[in-house]
Amino acid sequence: MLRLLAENDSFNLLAGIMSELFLANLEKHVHLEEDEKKQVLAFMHPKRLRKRQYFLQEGDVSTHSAFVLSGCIRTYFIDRDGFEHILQFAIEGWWASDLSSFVYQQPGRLNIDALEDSELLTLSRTDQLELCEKCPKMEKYFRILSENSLASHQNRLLENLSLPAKERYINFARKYPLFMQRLPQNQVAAYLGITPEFLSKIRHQMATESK
Amino acid sequence: MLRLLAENDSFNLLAGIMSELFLANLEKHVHLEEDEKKQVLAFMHPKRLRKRQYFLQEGDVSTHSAFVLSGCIRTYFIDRDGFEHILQFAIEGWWASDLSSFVYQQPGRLNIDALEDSELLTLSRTDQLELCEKCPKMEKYFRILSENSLASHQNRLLENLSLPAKERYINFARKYPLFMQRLPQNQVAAYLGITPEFLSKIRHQMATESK
DNA sequence: CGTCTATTTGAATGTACTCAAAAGCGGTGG
DNA sequence: CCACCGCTTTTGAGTACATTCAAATAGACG
Repeated sequence: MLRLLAENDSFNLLAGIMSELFLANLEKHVHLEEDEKKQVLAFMHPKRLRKRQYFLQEGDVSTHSAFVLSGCIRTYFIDRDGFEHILQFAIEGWWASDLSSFVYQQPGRLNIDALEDSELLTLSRTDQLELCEKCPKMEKYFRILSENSLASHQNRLLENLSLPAKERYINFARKYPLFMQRLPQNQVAAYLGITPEFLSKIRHQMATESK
Repeated sequence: MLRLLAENDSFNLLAGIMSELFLANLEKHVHLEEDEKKQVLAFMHPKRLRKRQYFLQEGDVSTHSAFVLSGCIRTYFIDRDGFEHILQFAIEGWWASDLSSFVYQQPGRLNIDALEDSELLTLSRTDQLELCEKCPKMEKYFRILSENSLASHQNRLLENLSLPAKERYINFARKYPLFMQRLPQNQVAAYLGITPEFLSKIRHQMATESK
């Protein structure tokens, strides 16, 4: 019990420090006054996930979005044959949610869970909207986030439509070297839209032909 | 010359009437006062496209977004083998742009052209941002647009990752019956990410097995 | 009507998947 | 510290979904 409290304390302390990361992310897009920062932070709730722990499960309403302070989480979809398809990985500095469930506040089809022990700052949809009403800069911030996310989704869709698996893999490795370092290969395969077996063969092929 | 003027006049008149469609779209998401509506409309520029005419070409900076009043336009990408991949169709009531080029104001890889004679209302990025500054409701409107668009892109990505071509076709037909009616089959194929030949075979198969 | 483009059809091919089994690797408990 | 268990990765043979290429047919438009 004592240990548990100590853990929580240190986490709250940590969250305080780490929320610098969140504020830095905000400031990349909008300039906030000190009191505005405090106001925004007041809406953010720290949350901890252990590896393999769900943040959101299929069928749930995505009440909260998550900003990752540390660790790594993934947003994915399970098709009717039981295969996982990963929409997004999120490490330090990334947001994650089941966007359509979050926006429309209806049960969604996506799962979000932790690939590593992770620390999050979460924000509920109602708080987000309130924040947007109160503070136009935050409306702007979320508009920019959506725009950026949309641009990268478009790009990914184009790659999926126009490139074979091998080149999608090469692009992924080049674009997200940090992800490559810490993700197991089968997770990368689930992101690229191929089987782990096939990714293994692609890598084998690349290794042999580069000799 | 007289005819040309007459045509332009009638278009301006038409644009005046048709912009009702645009205002209705705005009001679906935010509530505007009369003077705000006028202010917004002042930023929108009518533009006409003939069938096959470009609105945007690969390599250009997407200075303007387009809201479609009538007709049909498509946003697409040409891969290095010369194949077209369609990101989005836009008919009456839809927006279209090369979003990443528009947002970052850098040369883009997408083309936009008209599949039918079309009437548009266009909005420049600078005007959009000015509008957002002046009028928080418009910031909200564009945030909502981005959110919606993002949600549907996510959905499409999931379908592409998890479903075979036949089912993607069935879903498309169910989701966008209006598009099915007016689009040539090869355009639908370019949207679904398959060859026109294969789409033809899918349709043949569906026709024979439903007997 | 003739031309140009879109659609259909068929045979051969290729990319990626399935299934099965082996090898590698990491964590956990004895 | 080593042995074992579960999970990830590799490897191989057979298969399936989708493409390529070619040619015939159908439709649209001037």
